[in-house]
Amino acid sequence: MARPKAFNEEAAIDKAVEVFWTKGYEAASMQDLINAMGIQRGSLYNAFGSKQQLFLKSLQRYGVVVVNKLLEILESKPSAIASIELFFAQLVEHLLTAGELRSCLVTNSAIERGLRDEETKAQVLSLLSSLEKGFYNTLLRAKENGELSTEFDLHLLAHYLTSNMQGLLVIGKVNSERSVLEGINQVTLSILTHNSNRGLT
Amino acid sequence: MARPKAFNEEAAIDKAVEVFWTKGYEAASMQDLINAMGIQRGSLYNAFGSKQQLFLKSLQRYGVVVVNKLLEILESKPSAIASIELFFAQLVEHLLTAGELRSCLVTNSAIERGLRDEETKAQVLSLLSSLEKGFYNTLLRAKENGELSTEFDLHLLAHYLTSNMQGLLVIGKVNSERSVLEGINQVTLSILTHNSNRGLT
DNA sequence: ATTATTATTGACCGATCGTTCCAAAACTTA
DNA sequence: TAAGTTTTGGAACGATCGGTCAATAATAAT
Repeated sequence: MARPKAFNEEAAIDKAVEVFWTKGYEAASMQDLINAMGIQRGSLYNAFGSKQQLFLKSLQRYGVVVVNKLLEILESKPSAIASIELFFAQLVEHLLTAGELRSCLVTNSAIERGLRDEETKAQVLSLLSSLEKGFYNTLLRAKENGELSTEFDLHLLAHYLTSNMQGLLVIGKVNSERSVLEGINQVTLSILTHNSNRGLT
Repeated sequence: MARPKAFNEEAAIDKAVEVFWTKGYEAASMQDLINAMGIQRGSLYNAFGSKQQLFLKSLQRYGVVVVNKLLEILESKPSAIASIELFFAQLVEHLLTAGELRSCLVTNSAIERGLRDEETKAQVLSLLSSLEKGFYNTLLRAKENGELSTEFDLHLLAHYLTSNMQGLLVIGKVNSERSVLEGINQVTLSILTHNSNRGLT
């Protein structure tokens, strides 16, 4: 009953995600987005309303694509602990190879928009919560597998892992030394295995 | 031999720090800075050159004032471990009470400017390094005091604490639940005391 | 074929961006 | 007091910002 869209909305959002991911919210101009998404100004506003709304959609899409892919890692191995170790190892690989996509849109959004926009803050909290739930479920699996001491407060540990993940992403934004990033992970995760090589030598 | 400056340069920079700290680099306009610093456009450019240079000076000043004050906490108590615990407790207090100054200019700069400006990146690395050195010295003191097992790699632990600090600051930007932030610290620091209440119950 | 509805296009909007410039003002030295 | 030097104030710059709009195009339903 009307003219159909000439562009794939999801593909366009994926391009917007890349722009916000690399430039951040403020530094990404509508012109940048128009160029990357390959649609015209009017179409963009017609489809998405405003920069702010496009950003929220991009953040949501980032959650569906990137965060969910990360969460899959936590279920990728029979050993729950090994899955968590792989998760953090993959973060390091990302930081060392992703170029200008280094770091994480969730982290960036928390820092740049967390205090300025309630909707963004809510979405960031939701994404952090899904990460924390992923950790929690994996820790539960570890406990059931007998890989983890029964005395841990798993919710606390899950928050701890989520926070550590964010810290690693901040450090990795300016420090590209593999040994440093892997060293941090080593200490972080030593708490799970609590053999005496925490902090190592 | 010439007209003297009508404003205190250091006081003006302190105001600029507040603006960048609150708004970030991109969202802080020169007009914002002019208003906050209480000087005119021409004077600002005459004294500081450009937004970028003013930002770098602000970041440096932040290091001198805020980061150094943080580092002092690490030497505030006879017990090195207690000093580190106080350090992280103070971070939580800051996050819960600082309002729009919540979070940390170092974190913000790493995220927003780390990939886009080499000078900022270098300054961030330098500030992170001074934090890490502070942790290292305190851990060394702990070891000498007999508060810490001798088997730890202190450099690794110092990097770990620096990363954890950054993670906490990211989480604290969107999550204001004291129990969550304190819980993260509890797990983070349990590694130092390595009694069995890591992760607690 | 006509009508209704929506998408596209690109010119255009006022506001604001960071920056420049210069006359006027204020001070020191001679 | 005159000369020399730097700061100040604020008008002005071109560029870009996010956003709007009306004409046009494309489709589906009648």
